[in-house]
Amino acid sequence: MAVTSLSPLVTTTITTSVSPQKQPERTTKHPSRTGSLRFCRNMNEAKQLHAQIIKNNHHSNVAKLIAFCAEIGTPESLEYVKKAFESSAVSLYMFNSWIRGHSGAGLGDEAILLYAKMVAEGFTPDHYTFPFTLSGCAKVEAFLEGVQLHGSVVKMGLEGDLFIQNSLIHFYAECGEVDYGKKVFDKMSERNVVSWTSLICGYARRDWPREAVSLFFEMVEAGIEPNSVTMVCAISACAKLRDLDLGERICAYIGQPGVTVNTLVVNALVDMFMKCGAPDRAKRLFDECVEKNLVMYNTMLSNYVCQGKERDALAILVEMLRRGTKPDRVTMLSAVSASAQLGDLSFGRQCHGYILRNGLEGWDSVSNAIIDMYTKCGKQELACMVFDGMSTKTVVSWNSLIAGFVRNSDVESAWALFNQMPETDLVSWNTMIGGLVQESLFEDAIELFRVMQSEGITADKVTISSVASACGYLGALDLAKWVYHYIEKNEIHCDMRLGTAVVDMFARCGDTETAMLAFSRMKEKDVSAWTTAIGAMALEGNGTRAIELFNEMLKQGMNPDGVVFVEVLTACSHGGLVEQGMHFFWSMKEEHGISPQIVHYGCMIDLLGRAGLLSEALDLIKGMPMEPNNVVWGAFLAACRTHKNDKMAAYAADKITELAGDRSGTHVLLSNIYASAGKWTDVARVRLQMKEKGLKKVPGSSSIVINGVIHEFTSGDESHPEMNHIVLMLHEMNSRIGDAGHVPDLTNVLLDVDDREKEFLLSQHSERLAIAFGLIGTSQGTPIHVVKNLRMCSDCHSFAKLMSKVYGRNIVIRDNNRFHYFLQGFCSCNDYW
DNA sequence: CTAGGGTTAG
Repeated sequence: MAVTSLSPLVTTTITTSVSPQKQPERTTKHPSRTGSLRFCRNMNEAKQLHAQIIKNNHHSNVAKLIAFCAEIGTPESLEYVKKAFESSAVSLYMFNSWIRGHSGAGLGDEAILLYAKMVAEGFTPDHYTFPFTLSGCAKVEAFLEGVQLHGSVVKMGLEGDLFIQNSLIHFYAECGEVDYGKKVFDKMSERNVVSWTSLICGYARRDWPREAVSLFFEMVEAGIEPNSVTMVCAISACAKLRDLDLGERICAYIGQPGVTVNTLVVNALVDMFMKCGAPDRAKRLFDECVEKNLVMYNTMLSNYVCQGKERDALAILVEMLRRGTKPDRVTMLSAVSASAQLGDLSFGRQCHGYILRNGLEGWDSVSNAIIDMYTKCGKQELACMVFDGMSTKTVVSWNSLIAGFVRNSDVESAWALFNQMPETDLVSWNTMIGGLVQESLFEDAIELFRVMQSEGITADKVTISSVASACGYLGALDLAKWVYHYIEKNEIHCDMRLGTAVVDMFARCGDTETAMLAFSRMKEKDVSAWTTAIGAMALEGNGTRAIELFNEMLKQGMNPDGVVFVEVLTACSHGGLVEQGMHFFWSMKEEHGISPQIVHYGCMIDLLGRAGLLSEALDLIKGMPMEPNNVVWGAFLAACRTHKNDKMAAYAADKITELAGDRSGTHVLLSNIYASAGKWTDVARVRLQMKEKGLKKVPGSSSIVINGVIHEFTSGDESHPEMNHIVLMLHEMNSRIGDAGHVPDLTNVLLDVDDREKEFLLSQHSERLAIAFGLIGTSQGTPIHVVKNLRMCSDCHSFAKLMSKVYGRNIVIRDNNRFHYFLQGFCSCNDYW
């Protein structure tokens, strides 16, 4: 028996071996419909039949043939039917059929043209014409034409026709105007299942799934019995809502005696269970299904792939092939995506080959998935080849290829492609802006964001997350406030990732208060959100508050990870909390089962070194379970310098030289850790460090924002338009600070030049240029905010201290380590810069 | 001759 009745007792599982009928319960749909045409299975048979129809002069059958051929929708069948149409005497009936054929084949525009032609030839549309034409309008979302048809319906007094009303509901819903559909529905004196179903489906497909489900139950209460179509709509609405409880309620209805289901309902159920977090239920239903069709396999596959369960997906694919079900484009789409996610090039290649051999490539989404797969498997050249071979490239194709270049850190190629794009969408902009941020090109990222604004494109949470990172890195507080405002004004959904990015942004701009406010406003906080808040405290050297936050996080039942400990230890170090830092370091393994990684050792060396415990630091280095890298030795070296221990400093410098050729990839590892925690600014910083290592040296660069404009200075760079003023100001600064007793610390210049030259080089350090420009460009009393990409040198540090005293200005410098608040000759870091 | 349905890339 084809139709299955679900057990009323077990509503949560469909216990009967579900063998859905092959044919849906209504048999009037699709080509094989009426008359002799029922037996036509392909064009050849239709042609033979046509010859017979012509010979016997059965004109009414020509209309049926027309509808049949049009519905096949191939170029050949359409050409054929056109000839048949033109060689026959036309009638209203024939026009109706042909319109219906085109609508059925999805050729709505043709259907609309035919309607116009029919009216022009003097035929009056009837109660068949309208549903057919409206269905075509719905397919191509031809809103204006549909509304005109509605007008004609009213004029002709056909408003009360049930079929027309139902078609109108469907049409309005498909055009995204479900409210109009609801109006038609409300006015109906008589409604049938299709009326209800059309409205339910309209809500379900147009982002009002909750309304769809409540309408379903309203319908049941009104005593109208839902059929398979209704159930499919209601179930897919639950899937959209990811609401298992509602899904269960519909399932309970379906489980009632007498209710029958078909394949489509079972497929919808499988999909719903998969999407509502009950994959086991879905799998059981799937396994119980004796005759699985292609869509059911595809449903399981695509859901597994979406949820990152590639292994389960592969098992389904294998079962499907073993049972002799031939994969189609949808199947291959999932298979290719799976190989992309697995980074499995050989499987990806096999899929690509299968697609080519079986002629499944002619679908944009398949080619795009292949491009994505090759870029993710590190074969950008192959991706480019597929891209070049595509006859119609969609925005997604371009976007995938650009994302591939970004992944390879090749922003130049990405940028070149971006500029060639015939049209862009939000994702294109997001990919490009994100790519620039990833490559530390923060100003370019913000500039591109401004271009995007001027083109009238509204950003989303992805855009703003990137912009927030760039903004935070540049320390551009005004822009940060603007971004915050932008989020509220445009009601951008602030998820955990964006929320975290905002906290980080304000923290890096030195506005701790707003950062913490934004943090407290976050509805949900995960470990990386807490990490960011703790990091904010570390940035300003507030170790005590950082520890409080960490304890609060533990109290709320969060499990700390390695990343949060980096921030906690850093905060202890910046706050000079040696004992607490030691405690947290040991508690990592003892209390939380996290083995300290090399970065944690780096933090500890920093912590001990800062406190002058140099031999303790050295002991810790020697006891490390892994080889110390140059970050560890670097921290130690800095400590030796601060505490003027030249012997140990030389030792550390030797070690660093030994490691010069180090390509151990610890940076990549660190970058990945940060990336997985969503800390994009840190990812960018690590990438910068990698560059620093790969090239000889990253030039020191400082930026300052004045009147919303970012001014960037690199040491010795004289390209700034105000350079004359700046040079004068530098002279004045040098003499006034010199008078105040500043003696340049020439050990900060690592070049073999004479002392005069060293002094000159120091005076050219980028932060001094930025401070000089800040003095010129702002009024007395305004704090000067400077952001530096590298760690400040000790000479600039003492210079800045004196500047704050002599000029009576608050100076804030954020280097790549922390904030330094210079006030009245003192610095918030207590001279451990 | 009538209307409504399940899987689909960045």
